Amino acid sequence: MESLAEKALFDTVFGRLETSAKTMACSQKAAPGLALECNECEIKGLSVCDSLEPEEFELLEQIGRTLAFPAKATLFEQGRDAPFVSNITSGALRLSKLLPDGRRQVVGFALPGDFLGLALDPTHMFTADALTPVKVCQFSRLGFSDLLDKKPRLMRAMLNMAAHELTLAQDQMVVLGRRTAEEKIASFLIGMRNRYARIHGASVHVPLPMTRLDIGDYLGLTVETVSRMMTRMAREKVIVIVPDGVRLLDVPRLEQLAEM
Amino acid sequence: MESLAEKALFDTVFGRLETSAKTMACSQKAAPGLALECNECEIKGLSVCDSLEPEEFELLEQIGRTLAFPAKATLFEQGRDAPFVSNITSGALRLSKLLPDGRRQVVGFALPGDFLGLALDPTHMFTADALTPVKVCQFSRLGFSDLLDKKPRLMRAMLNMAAHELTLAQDQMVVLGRRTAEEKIASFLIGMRNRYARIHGASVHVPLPMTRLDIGDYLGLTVETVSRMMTRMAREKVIVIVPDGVRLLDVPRLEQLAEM
DNA sequence: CGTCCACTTGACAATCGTCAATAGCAGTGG
DNA sequence: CCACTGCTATTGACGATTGTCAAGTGGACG
Repeated sequence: MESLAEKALFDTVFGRLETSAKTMACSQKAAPGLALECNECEIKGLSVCDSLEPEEFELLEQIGRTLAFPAKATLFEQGRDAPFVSNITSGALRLSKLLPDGRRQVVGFALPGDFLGLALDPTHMFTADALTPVKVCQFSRLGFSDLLDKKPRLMRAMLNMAAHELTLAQDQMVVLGRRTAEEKIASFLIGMRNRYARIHGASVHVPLPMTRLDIGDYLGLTVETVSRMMTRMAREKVIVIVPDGVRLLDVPRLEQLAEM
Repeated sequence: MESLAEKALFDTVFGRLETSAKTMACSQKAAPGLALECNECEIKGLSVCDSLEPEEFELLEQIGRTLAFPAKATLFEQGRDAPFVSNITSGALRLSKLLPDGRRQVVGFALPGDFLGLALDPTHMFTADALTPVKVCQFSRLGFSDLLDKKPRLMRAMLNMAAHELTLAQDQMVVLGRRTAEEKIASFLIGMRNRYARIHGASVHVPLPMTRLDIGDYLGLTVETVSRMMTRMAREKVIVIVPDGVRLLDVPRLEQLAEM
C-alpha cells in the first residue's frame, strides 16, 4: 500500500468483502490480501488475464487482490457460497467432491495459471485445499462477471479455458471408465509432466505434492493399489520414486500405457 | 426455398461447404440442409440461441441451416476436421471416445438443446453417432465464432453452457471413479429422467434410445453387468423394463442410490 | 423363415479392494 | 536428546465385485 489514496480505494473495494469473508473457510488461514500488480505477474502468458492489453490491467487491479494460503488450508468448500473467483499464481491445490458416505473423488489438481470459478456459479461445486503454500489472485465474482461483459476478449479467454477444462474432463472420463490401474498411474504421471512442462519447462522430474490417497481418489483407486503400482513401476525401472515426486526413466513406455 | 433471391443467398453461404462436406462423415447420410426458421424452433428456451433477441435471429439464419440424419448415422468422427458446430433440435446422439485397442468410453448422450462444438476446436475430440433420427441446426464454425464476438450475450450463453457441461463432467467423474455398479445404473437413470424432464416435462417413463453396451461404455461397466443390474432392479420392483426404456417405480430408492 | 443383433443368464476368473501389520519420517514436548 | 504421536507409505493375505467366456432367447427385418 503506497499512499493513503490507494489505501482508501483498496478498502472501498475490499472492505465489505473482508468482513463477510471472516465467517468463511476461505479466509480462515489466509494472509491478508495485497493489491495486484499485474505487470509483475509470475504467470503472465498462462492465465486468462493475458487476454487483456497491459493498459487494461488496471481494471483487474481495481477489483482484485492477491492472497496467500499455507499448505493444508481450505480455500473453499463444496456447497458454500462463492463470493470470489481466483486465479492461481503459485502452488498446487486439490479439487475434490465428497459423497455423503465419505467416499471422495478428486476432480482435479489446480496449478499456476488455472482459474477457479470458471462457471461463475454462486455456490462451489467442489472443495479446494492447498497441497503446498498457495498464492492466488482473487476477484469478486460479480465484479469479474461484469468485467467479462465489458471485455469480450476476456470472456473469450474464459470460454476457451472452460472448453479446455471440459476436454480434459472428458479425457479423464476415459481414464476412470476404461483403463487399468497401471494405465491410470501412467496417464496421471504423463499428464502431470505435461502440465508442469507448460509452467517450468519439460523435465523428467515430476513433483507430486499430493499424497497417494489423493492420487487414488483422482484415479478411482485405493491407496494400496496406487502404492503397489508405483512400487512395481519402480522395480521395473520405468520410474524412480524420489522425495516429493518421481523421476521418469522410461517415458516412451509410460506414454504407450497412457496413450489416448 | 421460397424465391430465387433466397436460393442465391443460400448457395452463397453453403455452396462451398456442401462441396467440401461431400468427403466427410457428417454428410454421408444427411438429408440436404434447409434454411433456418428460428422463430419456429422446437427448442426455443433450451438452446444457446435463445440468448439472442428475436430480431437477431436473422444473423443465425444467415449462417445456419437445418440437417436431418437417420438413426445410426455418424455426424462426425473423433480426430476429423470440425468445419461446423451444431445445435440439436430433435433426437439423441451418442458421444464417444475410442482407445487404440478398441475400448470405448461414451462421454455423454446429447439431447435436444445440447450444443456440439462448444470448444470451437478445429478438430473433433469425440465421435457423434445418431441413436435415433436426429435434426440439428448447423453453423460454420468460423462464422459462428465471429458471431460470438459480435454478440456478447451469445458468448455468455456459450460460456454458461460450457461451464454447465464441465460441472456435469465432474459429476460423472464421481460416478465413474467412486460408485458401485448398482449406483452407477441408478444415477444414470435419474440423470436421464432429469434431462428429459427439461425437454418433455417430468415423467416416470424414461426412454433409453441407447443399447446396454452404450450404457456400459458410459458408466465404465460391461454389457453383462448393466444387464444384470437392471434385471435385478426390475426383480426388486425398483424399475420396470419396457420396450425402448424403463419405467421408474421407486424413485426415492433410485435417488438414494444416486445421491451426490 | 432365417439371419442378425440386442439382451439375458450362468459359470468361472482376475483385478482390485479390504483388512492388517509394519516401517519411515516429521513434528512435539518432556 | 529422545520418546511419543500421528501421518504417509509399503507390503502381504484374503475376498468380493466385476469382467470374461459361453450359451441361449427373442424380436426385428428382409
